Amino acid sequence: MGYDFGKIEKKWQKFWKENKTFKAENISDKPKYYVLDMFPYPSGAGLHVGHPLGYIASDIYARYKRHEGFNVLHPMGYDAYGLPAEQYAIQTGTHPEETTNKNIKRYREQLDKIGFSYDWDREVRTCDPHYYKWTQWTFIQLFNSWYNNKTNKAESIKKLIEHFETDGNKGIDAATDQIETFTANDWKNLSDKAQQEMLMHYRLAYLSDTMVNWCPALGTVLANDEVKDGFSERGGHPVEKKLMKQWSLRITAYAQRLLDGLETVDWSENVKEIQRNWIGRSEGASVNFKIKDHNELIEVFTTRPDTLFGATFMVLAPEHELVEQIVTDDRRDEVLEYITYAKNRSERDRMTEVKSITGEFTGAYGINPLNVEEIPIWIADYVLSGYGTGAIMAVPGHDSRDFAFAKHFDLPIIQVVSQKGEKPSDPKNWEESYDAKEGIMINSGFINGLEVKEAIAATIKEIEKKGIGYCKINYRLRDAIFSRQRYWGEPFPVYYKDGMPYTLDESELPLELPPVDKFLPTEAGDPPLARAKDWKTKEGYPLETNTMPGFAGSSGYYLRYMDPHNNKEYFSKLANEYWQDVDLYIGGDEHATGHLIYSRFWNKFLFDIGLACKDEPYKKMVNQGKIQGRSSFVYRVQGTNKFVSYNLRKQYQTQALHVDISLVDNDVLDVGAFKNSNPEYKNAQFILEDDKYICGHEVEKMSKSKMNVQNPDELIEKYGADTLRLYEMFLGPLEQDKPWDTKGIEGVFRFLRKLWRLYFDDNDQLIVTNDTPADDELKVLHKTIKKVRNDIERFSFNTGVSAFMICVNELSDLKCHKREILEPLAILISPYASHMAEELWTALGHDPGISEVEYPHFDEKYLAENTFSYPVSFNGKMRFKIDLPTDMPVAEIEKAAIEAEEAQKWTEGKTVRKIIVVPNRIINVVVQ
RNA sequence: GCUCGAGUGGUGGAAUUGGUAGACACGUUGGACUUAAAAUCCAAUGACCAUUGCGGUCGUGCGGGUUCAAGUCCCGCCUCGAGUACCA
Repeated sequence: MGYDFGKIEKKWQKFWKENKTFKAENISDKPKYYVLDMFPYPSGAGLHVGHPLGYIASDIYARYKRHEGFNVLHPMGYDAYGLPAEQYAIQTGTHPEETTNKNIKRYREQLDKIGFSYDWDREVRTCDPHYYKWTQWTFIQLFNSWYNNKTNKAESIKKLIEHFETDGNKGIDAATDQIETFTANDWKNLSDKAQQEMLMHYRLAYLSDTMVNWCPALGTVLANDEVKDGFSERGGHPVEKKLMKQWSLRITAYAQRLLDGLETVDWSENVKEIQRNWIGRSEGASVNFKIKDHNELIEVFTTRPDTLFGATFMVLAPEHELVEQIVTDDRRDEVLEYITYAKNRSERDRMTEVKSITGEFTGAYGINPLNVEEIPIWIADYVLSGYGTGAIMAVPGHDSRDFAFAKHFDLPIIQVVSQKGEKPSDPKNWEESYDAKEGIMINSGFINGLEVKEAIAATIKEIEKKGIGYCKINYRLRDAIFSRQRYWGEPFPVYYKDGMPYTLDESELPLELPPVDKFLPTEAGDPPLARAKDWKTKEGYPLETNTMPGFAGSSGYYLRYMDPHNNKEYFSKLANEYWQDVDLYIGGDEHATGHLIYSRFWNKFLFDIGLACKDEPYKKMVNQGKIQGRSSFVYRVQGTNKFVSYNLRKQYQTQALHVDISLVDNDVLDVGAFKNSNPEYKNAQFILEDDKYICGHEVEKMSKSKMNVQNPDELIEKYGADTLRLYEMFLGPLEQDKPWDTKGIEGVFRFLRKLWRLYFDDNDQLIVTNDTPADDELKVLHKTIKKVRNDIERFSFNTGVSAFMICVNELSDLKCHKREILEPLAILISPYASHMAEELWTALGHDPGISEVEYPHFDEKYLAENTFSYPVSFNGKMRFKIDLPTDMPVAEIEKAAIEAEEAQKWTEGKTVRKIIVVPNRIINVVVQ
C-alpha cells in the first residue's frame, strides 16, 4: 500500500476539525502571535494554484509558532461584497447573497482539502449583518468626528460645536476645506440646516459635490485605486469624470501620519514606496498673485519658490473658478470654447494626448509679487484642478511642461538658475528646459548668488514677511469616495431630513440590506436601493440609497477576528489588548494603494477614538508573488486543419493556438484527446517529430481563456495536500513571481514517499528502531534542524524544502531507521507536511497532537568537525582541495597548501607572492 | 518620463556576511530490476576543447573598475517586469 495520502489526509482533517485543534484562546498565559492572510473575495471560479501560495506560507509559519509555544491566532473569512456577484445577479436574477454563499461553500471545501490550521470558529463575512453592524457603526463614528491638527487626532464633533458656540471657528486648526472665519454669533445665527452644512466641512465622513470616476457600464462611482489607465479595474470598462453628490472619507487628514507610520512597520520597501508615492507629499510655498484691475487673488502652489523671478506667465485649470471673472471681453469666446473642449475631453483622451499642447490666453494679467511685473494669465488643461489650487506660476526656464507651453505659444523664458562657473545662455536657443535642483540664482533680485536651497528658504521668509504667501506642504492623496450606486454592499446608516443627512441611532444597527425586485438603477437613475419598499425610518424619513464600497468591510476585519462573536461592541478591550495587532500579514502587493492604505486609515481612526490599542495594524508584511500560468500552444498551418509540431513550425506559415494544458504532458500533446476536445479538431491532421507532437509554451497570466488554469483539487486528488503544500513552497522564493509548472510536482511526491520509507517497509510495517544513533546520523539531523529553523524565520520556504530533501537522501543512504533521529524529523516537517507528520507521530506511539509539540533544537556539538576540506585557489581560481584539521594554525595551513603535490603544477616556475588563509573557508595562493 | 525590482544551465531555482558558481528538483541520456508495466535504484548531465588517461579554457545581461578573491561592492549601459503619470 505504501504512503496512502488520501486516507491519511481525510483522517487528520476530520480530527483537527472535531477536536478544534487550532482554536485560539483570548485568555492565555502564552505569548500571542497573530498570523493573517489577506481577506479573499470568494469568486465563482474557485481557487487556482496561485491563491493558496500565501495561505500555505502563512500556515507553515503559524504552525511553526505553535510549536514554539505561542498562542496563535490564525483566522480566515470572506470579503463577501463585490461586483461580480452583483453583475451575475443583473444578468440572471439570482440574488447576490445566494451566489456568494455558494461560492463561499466551494471556497471552503477547497481550503479544507489543503489542511490549513485556521480557527474556523472565528470566521467572519462582510455581508453578515452581525459583522456589518460594526462597519456601519464605524461610519457613524467617522461622521461624528473631525480632525484636529493641533492634537493631531480625530475628536468628537460635539467638542467642535461647543467651540463654535463660544468662539466661532477662531483658533480651530482642522482638516477642512472651510477657509472663511466665522464668529460665535455667526454660528448661532445660522439655521439648523446651515449649521449642518457647515459641519459637513469638518466631518471625517462627509457628503459633498465631488468630481468622481463614473463608470457607466457598471453604473457606479469608483475610487481612484479602482481605476487603472482610465478603465475600471473590475471588468475593464471606460471611466469618466462627473460631478456628483457623494460620501467621502477625509483620509487626507491622515496623510502625514500614514506617511510617518511607514517608518515603523516591517514591510517590503516596494509597498512602502508605492504608498509614499500615492500619498505624494511635496514641500513648497503657497503664493498669492494679484490680478491687474481685479480685487481677487490667485493662489498658486509651488515647490520652487526660488524660481519666482523666472515666472513669466500663469496658468489656471480650465475649471478654475476665477476664469469667468477675469476673462476679458475680446478673449471670452475663445476661452469659453476652450473650457467646453476641455470638459468634453474624456479622461482617456487626456491621458493619451499628453503630448499635445493646448490652451488659451484669458486677456488678464497677474502681478508677480516680488518684481511687480505683469505676466499674462492663460488657461490650459495641463494644469489639473484637483491638485494644489488648480493654478500655477509658470517658470518655463526650469520646468519642462512650462517650457513646452512657452515654446508653443511663444511666451518669454528667463533663466534664473545657473551652474557654478557656467555662463548663463540665451533660453531662446534651448531645446529643453533646465530642470536644475541645484545651482546659483541669477536674474533674481535679492536672492541672486544664493544656492537653490538657500534661495527657497530666503524666498519663503520674504513672502511670509510681506504677507503674500507661506510655507506649505501639499499631498497628492485624495479623500476616499465612499458611495457606490450598487446593491450588494453595506447600507449607510443615514437618513435625510430637509435634504440634510443624519445618522441613525446606534441602537437601530444593523440597518439590514432590503430586498429589491431588480438589481438595477430605477428609471429615474437612482441606485437599486431606491427600489426597496419602505426604505425609510420609522418616522418616515428616507434612507440613503447608496451603499458602501468594497473596502468598507475589509478595513477593520482583522480587529473583528479578535472577538468575532461580540454582540455589544466591535471587539472587547480585553481581546484587543491581548492580540494587539497583526504580527505577520501575508498577501499580494496589488492592495498597496487600496486596502492597505484604507485599513491603516481606519485603524488610526479607531486608535484615535480609543478603540484600537495600536496605531499601525500590520507589524510585518510579506507579499507573495503571483503564480503565472504556463500556456501550451499548437501550431496550425494557416488556412488548413493541419497542425505542425513545435520544432518544425518554421517551415510553414502557422498560427499559434492555445491548447488546454490538461491535454499536454511534458510538452507532448495527447493527440487523441486533442481531437476529441473540440469538434473543429475532429479531423485534424498532424505533422509530427519523432512520432510526437511537441507543443510550444509561454508564461502568461493564469486564466480560463488561455487554457492554462491549474486547479488544486486535481493535484490533491493525484498527489495529496502535503505534496501540494511542499511543491508550492518548493517552486521558488515566496515573494517572487514564478510560472506554474506541474512537471516538478513528481519530485516532491517522490520525496514524501522516500520520507515515508524511512519509517515503514513495503508491507506497511513500522521499521523504526530504538538503536543509538551514530555521529553522522546525528549530524544530518542537527544540520537540518539548523537550516530549517533559519529558513522558516526568513520566509525562505523553498530552501527549507530542499533541506528536507537533502536530509532524507542522506538518511536513506545511511539506512537510518532510528527513533532518536526520525522522531524529531517528524516534528520538524510538521509545519510543511502536516498530515503525514501527525500520522508518523501517532505511528511512533504518541497521542495525536504533534502541532503542540516543542520544535526541535539543534546542538552545535553534533555539527563540530575535526577536519575541513579546504578549497585551494591560485589567483582566485579553485584548483584542488586539501583536508586539514580545523584547528590548524594559519602558518601550517600555508605550508601544507604550498607543499601539496597538486600545488607544484601551479607554482612551478612562478613566485609565490602571498597566501591568504581564511580559517575553515578558503586558501588563496597569489603567484606571479 | 520618474520611482522601485529583477536578469545565473534545456527548466524552476541555490549560493544568508566579498571566499569552492550551478545545492535541491524537473527534464534528458544510459543502465539495473521486471515476461511487461508501474514503482524503485545506480550513473552522466553549464558550454567549448581534449578525450588514451591526466586534463584545460570560458562562464552569473553588456562594458569598465575596486580586491588576494566579485553572481555578491562601485561607475556607465542594455533588456524585462511592477507602480505612477501633465502632481507644479
